[in-house]
Parts: sequence; structure tokens; C-alpha cells
Amino acid sequence: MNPQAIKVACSNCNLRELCMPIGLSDHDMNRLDDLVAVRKKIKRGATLFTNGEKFTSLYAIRTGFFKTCLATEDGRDQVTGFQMAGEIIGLDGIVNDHHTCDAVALEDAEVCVMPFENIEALSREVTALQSHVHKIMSREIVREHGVMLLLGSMRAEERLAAFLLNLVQRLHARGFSQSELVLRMTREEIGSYLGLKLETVSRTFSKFVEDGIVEVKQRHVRILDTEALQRIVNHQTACH
Amino acid sequence: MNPQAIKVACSNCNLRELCMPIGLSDHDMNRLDDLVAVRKKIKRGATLFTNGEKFTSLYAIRTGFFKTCLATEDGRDQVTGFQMAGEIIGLDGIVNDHHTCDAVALEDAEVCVMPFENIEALSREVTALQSHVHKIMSREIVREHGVMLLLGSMRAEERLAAFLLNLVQRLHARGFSQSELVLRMTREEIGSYLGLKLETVSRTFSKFVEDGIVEVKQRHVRILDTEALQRIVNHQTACH
DNA sequence: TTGACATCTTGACCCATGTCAACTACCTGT
DNA sequence: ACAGGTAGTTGACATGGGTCAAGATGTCAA
Repeated sequence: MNPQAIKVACSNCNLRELCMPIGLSDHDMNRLDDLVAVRKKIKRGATLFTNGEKFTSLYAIRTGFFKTCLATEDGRDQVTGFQMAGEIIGLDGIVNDHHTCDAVALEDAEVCVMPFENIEALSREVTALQSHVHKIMSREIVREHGVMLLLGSMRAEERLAAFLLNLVQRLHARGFSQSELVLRMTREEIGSYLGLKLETVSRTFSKFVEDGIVEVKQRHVRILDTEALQRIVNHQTACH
Repeated sequence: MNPQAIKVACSNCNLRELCMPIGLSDHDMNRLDDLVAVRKKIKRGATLFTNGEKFTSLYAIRTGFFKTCLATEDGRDQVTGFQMAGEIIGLDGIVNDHHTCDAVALEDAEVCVMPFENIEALSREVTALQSHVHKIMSREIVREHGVMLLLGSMRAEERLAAFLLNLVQRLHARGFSQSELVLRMTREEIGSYLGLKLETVSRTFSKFVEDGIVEVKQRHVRILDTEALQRIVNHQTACH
């Protein structure tokens, strides 16, 4: 195999419209190819980075599924997000040059390692990249606002409905079904993300099944009535 | 009054070490002075920007106190943060060119308006500014992780204790007392931020007063026992 | 000062979710 | 195919915080 064959190239990557700026000239696109230092495989259960570790790079997920989570000394544990192909992780490390959470692979995964100094250097020259980096960070801020809304004001059913809709929507954007999905995480991890106990997550799934909104068989979920989920999320003050 | 007198100048601003990169050369510092297009005063209760509004600028708070909040059609309302002098708001608007939350002044305030295109242009040339912008956004992401932890896994007392400690710590960094503070927001706004009802916030304050941890007189709070608050925040699994 | 209104406190009661426990189903490696 | 371990489900009960309501306190304008 010649070196060319294993050379990483964003320009040929079928995920590039998810993680890279669009509408670049050929010249700029070629420069972007140098952003990715190397690819890295992570086995299920292994960490890509952990809290306290030195920050060097952002990571674009090529394949696989991650969770990011915060663990405190006093035993709390909060899943702060689930990330899938085309998404960027590691942004938490920029501010203090050290990561402040763990990124754990929930299935065998592969990521593109993008040294942050390369990103900064190149984005001084390629305006589209600069703008893209800003948007990625802003998107994460806005996403977290949404999670705060969920955690601060929604009830269990509303949280789980919002969670399922969000997952299928992101999977659909990657070419998967709008109605079927395989959960890569346990009930406990879902619960941690949604601020619920695993039993509550399980019960709420059962409730949805009873109501004919979804079919659930372990981690396989089929959504039968998307609008019902939508209504549950928006419900809230419908009773007032 | 000559124009020079009202010319905005970061280089003379006593907040610059809070909102601007440090260790700049005189030359770079002068260039930074051009970042701020204008200053703007906002009356108590007025908005600096609102959800859906076109995004043009980031804002550095010079004086005053803001809340940012998300309001959904279905009547939910979530305070996503409280911001004080030296902090930057508006980051949520970058990703879609429109703001996704409201910024409301909780007391008369003044902000420096920094057009985002100026920021992007200048940060292509001044590396320290580029790095600073990245760190500010990353800091916001990490802050929100902390709020997710709070909302997802803490009980009412723990949330309020964490909230008070965070506030005094930030105020102390601005030269105020470590033990005394004036809340600029209502119990309802605190509750919204912490995912609690205003009655619960009020009761929890009363509990802290009973326990001799704080003195509360309306919005005036004096912390008598910082370590007790610290212990409450870290407590959690101490019972196991 | 007075009245009107917003904010805050407190009590009584209720319910959604947590807790604890038993049981079932599934997956993994041999 | 089997054993052991992990993950998920379900029931019974406990409880933290929500809800509703009354009253107190503070604020602002006239």
C-alpha cells in the first residue's frame, strides 16, 4: 500500500459537509487536508480523552458513537452529550489547555485528530474555516442551552420524547431511518443525560409503548408516531 | 467635549483584563481599540437583543447585570445565565446569524458593542485575540457543562449553595466582598436558572438562615459560613 | 403618607420521580 | 449449550419539591 492510500484526505471524505466548511475552492480544500494529523481508532469502552488530560486537538468523529461525561470527586456523574459521525469533540479543552470531561466510545470508533494549533494557524488564512470554527462552538453553546431548558423545565416524558426526536433527527441527517434507531447507550446513560434515574427512563419507555407511540426491544427503538412525541415535547402548559 | 473624550478605548478600560487578551504589545492594543464600534446603554428591564433578532455583534458588559433566557412558544422559560461586568454575551447568535435567546438587563447597564466581523477580521491578524475568542467560547461551553451537572444531579440545597458560591466568587474577582452580595434577580429568576420553583428557592434560603449559614434580607445576602456552603455542594454521597 | 402592585415567605397537601428490591432477558466467553 | 454477569423491567413504597393559597413585606408613584 503506498503512502498516498493511507493519507488522510478531507477532500475525499463523505462526511466533509458535516464537519468541514462548504463551498471551498480546490486550493483551500487541499490546505484543509493538512488539518488532520492522523486518524485514530478507539475501541468500545475506551476513552478518547479524559478530564485533566492536556488538550492538544479537536476530534472529528468518522465512525462510531461517543458520550462525553463529567465526573466529580463526590461521585456525581453527568453525561453532557452524545456525539455521532461528523460531529466535533474536544471543545471543552480549549479554555484551560486541559480537558474538563471524559469522551468515551460507546461503540468501536474512528476519529480524525486535528491539532488545535493547526486549526488556529489555518483559520487565520482561510476565512471560511475561521467562520466554521466559530459556528461549531456557537452551535455547541446553543445545544447546551436546549439541554438546560430540558433539564430545568421538562418532565420525564417530555425529556425522553425530546431526546428520541433529537437522536432520530441527527441520524436522519446522516442517511438513517427517521423512525428506527438503535440506542448505543444504556438506560443509565440516557438517564444521566436527562437528569433521570434509569428506572424512570425504563418506565417512561414502557409508557410510550403502552400508548402505541414507539416499539422498544432492548436498544432497538421504532417510532410509530412522531407527532405524538412532538406533542409531548410541546405539551407543557396545554393544561392551563 | 471633543470626540477624543468619548472615543471608546479598551486600552484605558479598567475591565480590559477581564474581557480582552492580556500581554498585548502597544501596537496590538491600539488596534483592539477599534474593535468596539460604540457603547450602548440599556435600562433596567430592557433587552440588549432578543430571540430571532439578527446577530451582528458580541457585547462586552461594562456595567450592570444581565440575564439570558430562552422562551419557547409553549410557555416554558429558562434562564440560561446571569452575566456581569467584564463578561461577553451574544455568542449564541454566531451559528445561525440570529440570536436564539433574550438578553435582559436586570439593572441599568452599559455595554461595548463589538461587531463580529471586526472581531473576525482582527483575530486573523492578532493571534492573541484569536486565541482569546476561542477561549471565551470554550469557557462558556464548560460553564454550561457545570450547569448541566447542577440541573441533572443536584438537590435544591446543593443547587442554591453552588449558585451563591459562584456569584460571590465572580463578584470577588471584580473587587467586591467575598461574603456579601446583592442579588439583582428575583427568586423566580433564580429558580428558573436552577430548575426550581420560586417557593423552593425561598424555602431553601430560609433553611440556610435557620442553619446559620447565611443572613438574608430580601436581596441582600451575607454569607456567614462559606465552608458550610462548600460542604453542601460537595456533600451528595457523603451519606453512602 | 397612601394605595397599588410586585415580590417574598410560609403552610398544607399532593404527586412525579427516586429508592429499594425482586425478577427477567440478554450477551459473552468458554 | 451453559454459567455468570450486565442490562432492563416492574412493583411497592418514600420523599423532595411542586402546587395552591394566604399573608407579609417592600417599592414606587402620586
